[in-house]
Amino acid sequence: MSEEKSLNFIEEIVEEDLKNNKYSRIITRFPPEPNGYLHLGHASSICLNFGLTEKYGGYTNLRFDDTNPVTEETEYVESIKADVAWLGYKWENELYASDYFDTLYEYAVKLIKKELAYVDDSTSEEIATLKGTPTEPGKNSPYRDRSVEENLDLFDRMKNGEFADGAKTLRAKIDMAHPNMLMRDPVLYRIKHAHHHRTGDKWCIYPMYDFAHGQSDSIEEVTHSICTLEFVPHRELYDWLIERLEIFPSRQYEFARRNVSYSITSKRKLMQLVNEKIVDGWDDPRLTTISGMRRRGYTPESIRDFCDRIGVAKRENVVDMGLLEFCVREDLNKIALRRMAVLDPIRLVITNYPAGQTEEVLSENNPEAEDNGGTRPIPFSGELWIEREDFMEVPAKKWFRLAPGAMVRLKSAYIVKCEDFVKDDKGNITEIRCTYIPESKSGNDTSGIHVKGTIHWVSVQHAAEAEVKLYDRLFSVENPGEEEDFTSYINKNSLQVVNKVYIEPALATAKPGEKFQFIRKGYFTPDKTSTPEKLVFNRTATLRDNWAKESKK
RNA sequence: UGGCCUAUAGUAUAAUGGUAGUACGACAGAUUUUGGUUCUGUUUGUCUUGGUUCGAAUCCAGGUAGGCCAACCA
Repeated sequence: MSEEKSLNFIEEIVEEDLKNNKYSRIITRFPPEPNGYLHLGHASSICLNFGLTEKYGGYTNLRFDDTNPVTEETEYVESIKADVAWLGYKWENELYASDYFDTLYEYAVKLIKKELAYVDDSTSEEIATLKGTPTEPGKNSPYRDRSVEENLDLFDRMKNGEFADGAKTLRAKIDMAHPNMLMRDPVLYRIKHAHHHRTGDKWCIYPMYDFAHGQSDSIEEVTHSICTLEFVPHRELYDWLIERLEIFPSRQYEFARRNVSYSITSKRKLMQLVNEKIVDGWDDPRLTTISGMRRRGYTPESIRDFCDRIGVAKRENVVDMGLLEFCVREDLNKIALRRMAVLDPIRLVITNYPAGQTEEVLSENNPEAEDNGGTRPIPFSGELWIEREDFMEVPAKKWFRLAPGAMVRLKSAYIVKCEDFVKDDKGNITEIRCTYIPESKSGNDTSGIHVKGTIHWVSVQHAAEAEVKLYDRLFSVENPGEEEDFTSYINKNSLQVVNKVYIEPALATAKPGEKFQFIRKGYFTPDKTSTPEKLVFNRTATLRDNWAKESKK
């Protein structure tokens, strides 16, 4: 019935493995290092890893790759858990590479006993020098041939804290002439007298990524260990270690990390923006961090849909930011409550509306919902705020909003005709004067008049006020990550604060998390700082605007 | 001057030796009490040169282009 969606290359591998009974169920893991907040790139990985086990049966662990105590913090652990949960995924186990430090130590001892690892006294510089280059083979370390007993003793003393940071390392004994640089006796353990966010001061030696990640996968019996392309060369070492250690054979598969235009997904660079206060924290709504997007008003559904649409492959890519916007609009269109708000107000006076009179009009909450989402009353009166840009003194071609003599529908209320307008000394228009057509009220319009334009409005005496933040892309270039000084390509207009916006009364009780469409203006959500006393709305996305395109012609 | 990975419309991704398709974008039109939504239509592509084959985006070889690898980071 429904068209079978084609499989990505990882799904093909999984289906093949399941078909051949290599596994009865699959296990994946999402392995963030707790040294920063999650971003859109992580979302891709999360959707892939969790999506796979949801689809094929099995489970996914959340495993923190916390092998470097100097950069990792509990704050990040908490934010990562919150973000994964918000995206809608449930991990089977919450695990930490540091849970395995004892086992990892045993593994290292086993390697030493098999004469496959040795303690090296070389300095960092010496190791680098002896490593050679991609085009020249390396040379053996003078400490490479120590006896098993000596290595065992030295490694034990490393663990006991007898040596200073950097004084010694444990290295795998592989091949210093190997064409793969990672196989030239990679460092397995290094000394760091540092406080670990979980193990405290128990350890002063910490395993390197290559001696922790694959081993953790294996301990958890992860069947498909999915990572990004830059780890391709690590796979040879990953397999070598698992084979020599004779442990569960997890397998690593690599896919291309997803890049999105006009955004940055490098924890180092994100950290810089945060630390230099170029943005308002990790959850600045202009950032494509998960928390930033949440604050901006993105839904988890829209992010998952985006990840699904961009797919999984192995080639370099830069996905158009426009697709992300499409995804969020598509979701918000279905769920956002329609409200009226005037961002750049100009007064409209209805000269034939009885002075002092007020009435209520009804407006649908969401025309996309089954029953229009129900209706709400909106107070109407003879003095309204309308959008300044909805009036043109000299109308453009194909203009069908307000202009002298032109008629337009006030959304959910009456048709009005512009009779006059008022200018101040400087020539700024300060007021638009209209007459309304009493028989044209929405719902029982007997006027027989059809107008092409409909505009939004807010009654002056009933209006509430709010602050609105309009966002644009944070960077002025498509690929900021490629620039040597990416901070000089910040879009100066990426944040525009509109201090005083008039909103209809129904918006006065809006709370963070709620989603609105300000009719004709875009999708908005209350900021986390919004209070009933001071409402603050973030614009999640604009609406598509065909008039803007038309008017540029 | 080494090893590894990759190459399909503007972007992303399918086609698994047999009609190059989908989505976003762009363009045109219809509908519309949001110039929104929805609907219809149009446009643009297999990096290159050879080879294998009845038939190649797909397999093979050479080239070209891009990326990754020389942290006691992950």
